[in-house]
Amino acid sequence: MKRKDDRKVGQIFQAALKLVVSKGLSGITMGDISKAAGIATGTLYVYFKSKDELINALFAACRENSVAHSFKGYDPAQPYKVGFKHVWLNILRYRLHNFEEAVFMEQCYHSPFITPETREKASRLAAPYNELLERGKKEQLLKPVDTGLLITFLVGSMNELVKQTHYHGTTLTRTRINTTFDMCWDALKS
Amino acid sequence: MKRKDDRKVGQIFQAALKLVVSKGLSGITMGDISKAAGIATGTLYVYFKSKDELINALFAACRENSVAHSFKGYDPAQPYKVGFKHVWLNILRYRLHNFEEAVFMEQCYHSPFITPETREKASRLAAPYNELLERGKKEQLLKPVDTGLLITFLVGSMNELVKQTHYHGTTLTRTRINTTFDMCWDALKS
Amino acid sequence: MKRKDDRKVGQIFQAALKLVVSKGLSGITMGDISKAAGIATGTLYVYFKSKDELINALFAACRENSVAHSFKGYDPAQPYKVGFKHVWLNILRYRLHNFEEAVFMEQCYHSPFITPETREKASRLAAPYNELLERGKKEQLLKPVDTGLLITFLVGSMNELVKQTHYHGTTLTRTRINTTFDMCWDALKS
Amino acid sequence: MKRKDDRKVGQIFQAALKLVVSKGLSGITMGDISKAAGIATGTLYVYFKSKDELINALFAACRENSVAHSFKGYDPAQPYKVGFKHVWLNILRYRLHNFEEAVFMEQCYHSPFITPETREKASRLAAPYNELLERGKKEQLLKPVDTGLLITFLVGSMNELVKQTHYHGTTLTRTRINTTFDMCWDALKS
DNA sequence: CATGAATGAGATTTCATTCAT
DNA sequence: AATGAATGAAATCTCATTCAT
Repeated sequence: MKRKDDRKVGQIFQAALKLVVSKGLSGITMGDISKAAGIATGTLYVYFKSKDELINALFAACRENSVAHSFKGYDPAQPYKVGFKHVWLNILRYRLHNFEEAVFMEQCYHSPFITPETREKASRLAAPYNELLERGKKEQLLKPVDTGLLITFLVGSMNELVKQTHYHGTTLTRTRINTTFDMCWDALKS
Repeated sequence: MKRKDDRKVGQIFQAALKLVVSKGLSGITMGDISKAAGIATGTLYVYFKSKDELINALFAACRENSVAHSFKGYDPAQPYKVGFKHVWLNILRYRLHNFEEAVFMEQCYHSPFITPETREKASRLAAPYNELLERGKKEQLLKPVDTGLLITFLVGSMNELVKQTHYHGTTLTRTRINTTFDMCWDALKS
Repeated sequence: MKRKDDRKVGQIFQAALKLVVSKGLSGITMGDISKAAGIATGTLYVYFKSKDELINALFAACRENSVAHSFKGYDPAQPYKVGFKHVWLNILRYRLHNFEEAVFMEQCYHSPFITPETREKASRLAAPYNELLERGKKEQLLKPVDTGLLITFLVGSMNELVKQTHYHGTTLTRTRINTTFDMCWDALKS
Repeated sequence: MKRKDDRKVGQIFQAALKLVVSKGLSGITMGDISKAAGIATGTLYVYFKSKDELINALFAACRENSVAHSFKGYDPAQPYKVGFKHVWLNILRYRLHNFEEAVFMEQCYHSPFITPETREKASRLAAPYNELLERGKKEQLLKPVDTGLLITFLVGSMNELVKQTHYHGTTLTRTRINTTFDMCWDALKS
């Protein structure tokens, strides 16, 4: 992706995300995206040389954004559970406020659009999460099981919670958030 | 005359599911499906009057299948946790053995294919799960929180576990299964 | 066309005619025809070996019917104008009561369905009309112009009259009929 | 950017008309039209969003053209019969030179293509003809009968004449034209 | 004979991409 | 760089015809 006008790339990404939520990854066309972004179809090709590249770039951008936000304000000096909850809340908030990204990522998971390279690049970004959970196990606060399994639980429950919240219009009160966190913690704690 | 062959619908469904896993929902065409099902493209239209209808029918069938399997062998007379684990294992096994269906369902969720009617029909099938969790709350074995939240944990963690297992080729040993069940139970138990 | 069941051929013809009026010659399919005739699609091919043959057979049948009715009750011994009006009325009545046939014939005129053979067979049936007009010229009652031109006038005005009557729901009173006949006669009379 | 070329619509219309004459309305395909117009099939959809819309637009255009030509050079100040013959000749000439349009219109009449809106729009354009005949009745030159009936004769005889001329290769000599006009006038005059 | 499911060629339509302006 | 008309390959869908029952 070239660097002609970064605002335009943002418009394109926003347009694509909105469309994926409403029409699904399989339903969006370059025409739709350009229209929603307020530019001409041909202009898309100034920024991305194909639909594939556009989707991959968006996937990578979402992933980076998401990880970056997760650890904002995380202070390793704090007690483990405090830091863990901080990250957990970061993730929750990020996904709720950027629901479109979450949907897009899920749709991408089984699509032929995402290349192995992009996929691998994404999984490399998971390192900080691994470290966080390893630390918990080292401090004997988390169950001494495979880290992958712990992440699975963390991610899976979070994903579903965000979807539920979004679709059923449940407002996430402080109490509900705490309840949910407690459930997650109960699952992971040793 | 040639009689409409009921097995043919099954072949079509199998073909479509296989293709969604390998090429994504956006990648499958009626031509691909018919070829994979070993019939002529036109024949698809004998059974479904459009691609839309085919996808909706498959979606509904998957959902029904899945629910039906979940409660196979479930005996309400047994102690709660025993029955709960039985259902949990049913779901896990079903999803692992029918991974294609899970992928398909996920891809469908945000697609323009699934009509509101299909969606509603699907959600009506969730009733048995609700009842199972309500019973747990009544027996004071599960946390006295919103049933939706309990299901969220159940489903979310399971989904992610299945995906992980499938993609990372982890073999689900008896131990690993029990560990995972314990995490789930810990999250839900009061 | 074979002779399996003449009533069935009639049903097929009726169905085809009805459909041509409502959907046009270009809009009818063998499926439509069979459904409207209350038989299976395959059965059509017992009676006609192709769609082309069906259309041609129907065309020929309509044409024969129409000519046969035109001269019913015509008595050459009567004075010319009386006989002429008799035929004119026959044609008018026939077309009004068999409007579907008229529409079908018109649609066929410029269609590639009708083969040259069918077309020629049809024009051979025009002989009686020619004779009728020749006689009028011989008796010096009609204008001494090309017979084709006279027929053109006769047919053209009749066609349009029938369409008008049918579509605008005008009821053809005896007076209106007489007025119309007079106009036609005025055009042709010497 | 490439500018939409207004002549392209004309090319498309010409191509469609030519094809309807040679293959009938049921025989033309979007592929044929585009090929005959010298453009890619997809380009047709830049100008018309479906085959239906193309046919309707062509129908409307033909109708407008035809009416516009009919009154070219008509001067209400001239004696009635002179003006009437002028219009009559205009129509005749137009139909002979634009035979394809006439065929197309006829085929369209009973086709599922033409929408009620298009049909109504077309009939509204008949007003000038009505006025012309009303004037003739007011001047007591035409029979005091329903205007619709007068138009019926005018149009019906003309249509058939044009068809005859076209198909039987009769050359329309000045004499033949005058003869025909006289027949028409005799039919209508009081 | 009658049936209607099955076929596949061909029709309509879509859409990623290119290109002239 | 930006535009959107033009393209044509590929997708969806239709339908005359065949064929197994």
